[in-house]
Amino acid sequence: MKSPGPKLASRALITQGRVQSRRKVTLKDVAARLGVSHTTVSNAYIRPNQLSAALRERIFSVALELGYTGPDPAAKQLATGRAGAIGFLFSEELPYAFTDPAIVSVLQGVAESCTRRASDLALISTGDNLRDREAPVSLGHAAVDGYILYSMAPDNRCAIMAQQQNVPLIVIDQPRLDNVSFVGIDDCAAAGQAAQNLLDLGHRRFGILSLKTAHDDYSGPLTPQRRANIAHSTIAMRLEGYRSTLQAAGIDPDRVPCWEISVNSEEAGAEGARQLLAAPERPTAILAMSDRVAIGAMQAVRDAKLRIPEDISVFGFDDIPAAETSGLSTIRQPHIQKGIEAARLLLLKEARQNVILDTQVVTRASTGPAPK
Amino acid sequence: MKSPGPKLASRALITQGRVQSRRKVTLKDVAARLGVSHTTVSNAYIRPNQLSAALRERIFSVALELGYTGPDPAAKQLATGRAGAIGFLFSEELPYAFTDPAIVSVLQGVAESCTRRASDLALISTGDNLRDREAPVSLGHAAVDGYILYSMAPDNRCAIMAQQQNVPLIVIDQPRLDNVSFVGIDDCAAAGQAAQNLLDLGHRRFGILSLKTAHDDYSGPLTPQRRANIAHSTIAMRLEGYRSTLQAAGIDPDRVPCWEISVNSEEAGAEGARQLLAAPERPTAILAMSDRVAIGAMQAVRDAKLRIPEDISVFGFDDIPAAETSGLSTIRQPHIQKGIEAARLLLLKEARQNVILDTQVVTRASTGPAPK
DNA sequence: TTGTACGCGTTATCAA
DNA sequence: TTGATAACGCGTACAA
Repeated sequence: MKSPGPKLASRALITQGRVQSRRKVTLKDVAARLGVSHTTVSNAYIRPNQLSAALRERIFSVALELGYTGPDPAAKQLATGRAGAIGFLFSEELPYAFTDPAIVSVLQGVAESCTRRASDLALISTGDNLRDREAPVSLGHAAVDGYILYSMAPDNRCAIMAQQQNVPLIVIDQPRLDNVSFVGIDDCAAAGQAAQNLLDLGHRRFGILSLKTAHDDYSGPLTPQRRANIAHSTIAMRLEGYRSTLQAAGIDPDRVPCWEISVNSEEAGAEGARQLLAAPERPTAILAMSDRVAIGAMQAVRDAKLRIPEDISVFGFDDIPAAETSGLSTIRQPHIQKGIEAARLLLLKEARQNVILDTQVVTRASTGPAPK
Repeated sequence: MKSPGPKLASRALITQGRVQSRRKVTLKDVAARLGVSHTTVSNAYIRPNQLSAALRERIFSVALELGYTGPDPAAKQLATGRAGAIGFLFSEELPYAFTDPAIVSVLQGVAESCTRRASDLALISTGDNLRDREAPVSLGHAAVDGYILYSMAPDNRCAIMAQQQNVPLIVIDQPRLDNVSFVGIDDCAAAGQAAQNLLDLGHRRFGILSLKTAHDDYSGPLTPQRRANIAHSTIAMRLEGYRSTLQAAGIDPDRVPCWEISVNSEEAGAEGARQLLAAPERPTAILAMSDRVAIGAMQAVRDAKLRIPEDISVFGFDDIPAAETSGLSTIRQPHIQKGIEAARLLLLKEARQNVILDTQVVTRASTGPAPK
């Protein structure tokens, strides 16, 4: 590299017997080629009015010729402190974000706000990270200006670390944090409406399908002990909504069978429903904490040669797109809006605030009057 | 900052009359606090066996106390040249990635490979970027180790720039690039199978619903001129597959009505179907280039009081989840596998290769014997 | 096992 | 309008 001279960018250097990919083209190369300082080249990209239009043109044309594709993002970020991207943090495995219709909708909303604000979006999976206590947790490798924490357990170490770090934070659904903006719904009231809707239809024998309450992979009856130690507040709130509403109607919630499933999927919902149906006093109404679980439950009910809603009513939670095609009665929550609001709050650096969005009861063919 | 001394991380500095958010905690702060060099702290994170376990423990505990959350990603990347993330580049608006079931599935596959290789995933929308020719295009702000180009037009400036840059690249679907690995399907053969399937059912009068062929927002009959200048090779291939198969069966493809729609959506598919149905010789079979379009078309057919498949057969392309619930016959392509393969090739830095995945004809209730 | 010195590519400050 | 110089935070030979 002693005499650079005119050099085409598409060349690879052969050095010391092995092919070495060419050195990255930098600001400096462009500057050297033109005989100007590298500051001037930088200005050409960032402050167009700090130099003559003619020079700017020449700079861009040389850049093109040399294969310079603009300031290196990492270097730029190191110098400015800004990343131009936000991180979406969640505790499931990465692919899950594209499997669960509810998250996909939230992400759609986040993406809308990102587009409007010219920000990129990085998806970061943290995992449960409760084991490996010794390994220092990192918030992914991603360089971002702030994080959206999506429905994470309060004891998730990444969530804790995110708070320690001095970056902007927004929480969706959970956990509730001091000094951190929150976007969510009133889970307790919404679940209560679901239960009330079935009560109004005359149902008295209920079964509940709960989502996971702890970090184990437990699947089985929700014991009182487990109920007292629910890690996710949304789950706790929904359960509380179901129970208090039933109790107000004179039903002892402790005698309502409740099956906890370890993963939010149709299969798990079907399994849970089979368990509830096998109870001595078969329920006439099933309250499920998610639509996916509810849809699985519907399938299990039909497989058991029972009719919906004549024999059994099923009520979901979420109103994902599949709920409509399945004819599932459910609680609609504004997933997209959640994402829009969260990203907006984050990107606009709004002051701390709680945004509680409205939910809505949606009745379809999966619920009907209690039998007999 | 003359005498740092013991300083709590949760303090904010008040300087020159205004609140200034505290300086970021760095490796150096942790090192200074312990009286060791910053290299040692760095080693604690990167090379655990380069220092005593006891010291490592002390370092982590001081880090926790000071609120140090690990090496700054930007600085780390600048120093190592690695980002720990890959970029997924596509030309629609960012939210579209969560709207289109096909992309969502591809992303699920990408995410699976990312998880396995401990890489993050950044979504980057480039837009059509054909206007604004003067503004220097950038590949988003994201700092990534490589890009997956998803179904982009060959003349997309970001795609061109990505090639100039010296970063690893993988293309899904299009464009075919020299020296760049490719993951996709045989669109021509697959489309041909769709057409053949309908021919075998006795159909002779066809209508085609084409996806957009150019960068305008044109919606209308696909003129011969437009057909000769299709920007997206997948579209061109599918059309060629339809046409050549029909021609081989003695049908003049130039006389087969073909309606081009500008956006891949159910609504646009419905509108296109209405146009085809209004033709003097109403088709008995509609070939749609995507399931979303096909599902919209099915709705339009039913709205026109025509029966599926007795009066009209509809054949889709993609086999998205909704195709099954809609009973749509279609071409199944392995979306998830596409993503898995592309990310795997990228992360493993495999040598250039073409991966052509298998497709499959899936017949459901939307197709049947030709009427009469 | 620990520390010194330098480089990574850019932006920002300030003087020319 | 342009250019020299100093950060930005970290990784890593190399030396101690």
